[in-house]
Amino acid sequence: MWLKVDPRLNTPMYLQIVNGIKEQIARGIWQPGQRLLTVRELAADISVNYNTVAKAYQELERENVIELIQGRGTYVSVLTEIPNAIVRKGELREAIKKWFVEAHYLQLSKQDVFELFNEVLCEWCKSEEANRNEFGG
Amino acid sequence: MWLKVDPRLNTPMYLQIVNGIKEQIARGIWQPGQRLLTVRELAADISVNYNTVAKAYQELERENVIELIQGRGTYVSVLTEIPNAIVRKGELREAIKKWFVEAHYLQLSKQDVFELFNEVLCEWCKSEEANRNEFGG
Amino acid sequence: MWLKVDPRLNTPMYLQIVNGIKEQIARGIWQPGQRLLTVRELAADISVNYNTVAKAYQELERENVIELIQGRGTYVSVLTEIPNAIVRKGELREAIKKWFVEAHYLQLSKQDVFELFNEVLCEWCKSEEANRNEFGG
Amino acid sequence: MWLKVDPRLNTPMYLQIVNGIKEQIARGIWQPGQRLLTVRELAADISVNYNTVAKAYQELERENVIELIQGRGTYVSVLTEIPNAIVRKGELREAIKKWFVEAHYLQLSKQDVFELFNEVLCEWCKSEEANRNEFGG
DNA sequence: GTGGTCTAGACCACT
DNA sequence: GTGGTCTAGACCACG
Repeated sequence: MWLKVDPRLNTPMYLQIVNGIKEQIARGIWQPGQRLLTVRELAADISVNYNTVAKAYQELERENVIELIQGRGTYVSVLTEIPNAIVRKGELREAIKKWFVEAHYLQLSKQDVFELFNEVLCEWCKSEEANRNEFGG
Repeated sequence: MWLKVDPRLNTPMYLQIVNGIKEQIARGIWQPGQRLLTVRELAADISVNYNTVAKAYQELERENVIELIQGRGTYVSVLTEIPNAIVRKGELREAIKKWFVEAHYLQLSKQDVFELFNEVLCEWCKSEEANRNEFGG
Repeated sequence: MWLKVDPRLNTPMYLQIVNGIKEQIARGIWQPGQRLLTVRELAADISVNYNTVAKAYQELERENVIELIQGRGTYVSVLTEIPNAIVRKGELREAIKKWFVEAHYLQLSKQDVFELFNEVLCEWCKSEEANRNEFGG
Repeated sequence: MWLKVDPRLNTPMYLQIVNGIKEQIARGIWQPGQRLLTVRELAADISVNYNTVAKAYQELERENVIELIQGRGTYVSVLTEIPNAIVRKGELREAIKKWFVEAHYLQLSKQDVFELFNEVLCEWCKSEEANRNEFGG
């Protein structure tokens, strides 16, 4: 499982793991129902303390991203209901606003902003495509 | 000075102040060279300790957003050079990727994200316009 | 950890700590990657408040001299890139000019300044050597 | 009187004036016994408050650099005795040591350090020469 | 037990 | 009255 974590970053390691796994699932690298690495395996894989990975998995379960089943393992959830959808959409909005503030201080024009957005969008779509072909084909 | 800070949020209060002021300046509510509230005034205004505001102002100075002058007050900087431009542009890219991850869990399509992006962009442009008319007209 | 701070000096204590640690690292007393004293330990050691040391450490992190890691401790950075190299080299020049001014008022000749410079340089090289032998041998 | 002061710098304005005048005298731009600008003149010249210049002149008098004579004006002192010579020589030494620390973080070699020193030395000697010819010839 | 934040209140240097 | 520093002590999040 490819996943990079850096203890020196400001974001705590357990959140780096959370974000990393969420991103991989969102990209389609892990399909709903599929079995993930065990806590111990992942901990060994990325050279991180067992407790840190355990905390990350608990957080992922709290967000309904994965399901921890005693004695069986960890599985990617099947998306059904979306908890706190309105709150979270508001946060997304805030994040975008904050992003514009940063862009302003980098003296990016509206044009630049648009291009950056499109670039990342394209890159994302391609990786989704790739994973669809690999798993779904 | 309108500025809301919430001690219950995860982001520390001094950073909320930093972000709030950066946003106001980016929107043109405060013009370069203009004098901001004093540390004590702002602290009283938003019911926060003097030191917390001082820390926020020092962080803003570090980012070249404002200038703290002993015995005189605090002034909005004139934007000139942009330190760490490359690093920070990379962070902007990362931020966009995170939106897509979040959007996936909100079952928003790429289209939805794009519309949200445009919405915030429009709202931003309007507020910029408004401030330009007020100060520059 | 030998480090003297004097509250009576004009330079604030947190900066005395910053300078002291920078000097020790520059001399090779602390090697890259090595763990420093914790904030609380150093504070107790030099009889200074926790917050003062914390401020010093944060300033050192800002200058890429050390790395603060949540819940783990503080580590000496591995030197890589040098931010603001041009600006800071200019400051070095300014500093030398100030020596000559001061020397003039101490009625020291250019020759005297040069000798003083050499003296300090030699002393510096010796201490570097000593630390290299101790750690690298 | 050419003298640049910047309120945004960390060094207080009155000290910038002090240092500037000391440098000019050390370079020989002002000769011992010569009459300096009045406080009011200098204040007007460099667009600074009267009190700030007054404070600078008082500091200069305290250091025996100039002499304020009631109703007559301000004159460059004739260097005679050197107060605190030992202490100040120690401070100069400290300054040089601190300078090496900075140079280390800029990854300057001993060679670089030497060249920088020589460069500034040459530039200084030339300017001294120039002033000697102008005033002393 | 690590660093990070916040408060309350004091004192200092600068303009 | 401006910003800057320092203390003492508390609480939190992280590993």
